[in-house]
Amino acid sequence: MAGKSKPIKLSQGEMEIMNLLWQNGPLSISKAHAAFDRPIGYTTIQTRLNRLAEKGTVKKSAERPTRYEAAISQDSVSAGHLEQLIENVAQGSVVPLVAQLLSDRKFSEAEIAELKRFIDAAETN
Amino acid sequence: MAGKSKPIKLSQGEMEIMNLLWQNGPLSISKAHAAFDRPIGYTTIQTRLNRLAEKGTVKKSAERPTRYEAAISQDSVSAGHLEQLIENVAQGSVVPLVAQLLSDRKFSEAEIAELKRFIDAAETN
DNA sequence: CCATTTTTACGACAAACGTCATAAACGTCG
DNA sequence: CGACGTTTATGACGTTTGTCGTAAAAATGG
Repeated sequence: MAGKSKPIKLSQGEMEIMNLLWQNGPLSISKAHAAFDRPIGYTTIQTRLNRLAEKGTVKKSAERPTRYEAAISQDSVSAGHLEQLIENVAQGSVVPLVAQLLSDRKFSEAEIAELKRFIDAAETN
Repeated sequence: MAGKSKPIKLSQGEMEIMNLLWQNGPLSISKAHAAFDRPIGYTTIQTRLNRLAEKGTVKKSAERPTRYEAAISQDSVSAGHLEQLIENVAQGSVVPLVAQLLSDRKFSEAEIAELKRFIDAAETN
């Protein structure tokens, strides 16, 4: 055991729902629906939530107004997507990826300092 | 002009093809097909290539054995995916994202040096 | 020019997603 | 209890993707 299981792959739309749950905790369909800015059908959210439940990424409570809760950690998904990205856009090397992230973006001094700390930490490895 | 148009969104399978083209330059279907390690139908590659052509991400040459060539830059796609990722998994902040990338990974001294250079460059912004 | 590859054009399928409509099942309140 | 609003269960439909099979068309080698 202790396997890493298969990398979880979620579409952008699915991420939209998962992010809602990660940020707000368990939600009923109506709450989740209300959280949307743009117009979108109530049953659309219902379907999305239920499909995610079938996939096992969200868990449905037994209570009456069913509460949908994220069943996987945001970190695990982030890691999977990151891996994907590294493979796809950086051919496996993270350095160019970091370069891209850092370029054309502004950072505060605090962030720069933080970034430097990360590198020092990586260096110690 | 000089607009950034809409963010290009490619699936993993599509990226597989695009990466081939970015790395090898224009390819005929057979060449592209031959580049695959795993078993996959010849016409599967044909279809994938043609669909990408319909989307405009690859361009078909007029010559006989048609040559398929990437019509969009790898950078533009990387940027789009990166943006997507930043939005989805990092809620907009790149610093934690970089942290994640740097953690649990080993780097050579050369890479560390490179990373530091990037930070210095970002600092100058 | 004909037989044998190669290349292409099409058309099919299934699974995954995103969207929603209907209508039945529940809950709540007066 | 009964009407009314909420929550669920189903079923549908269209698009995108991934995979191929067939067969026509074009290039090649005798």
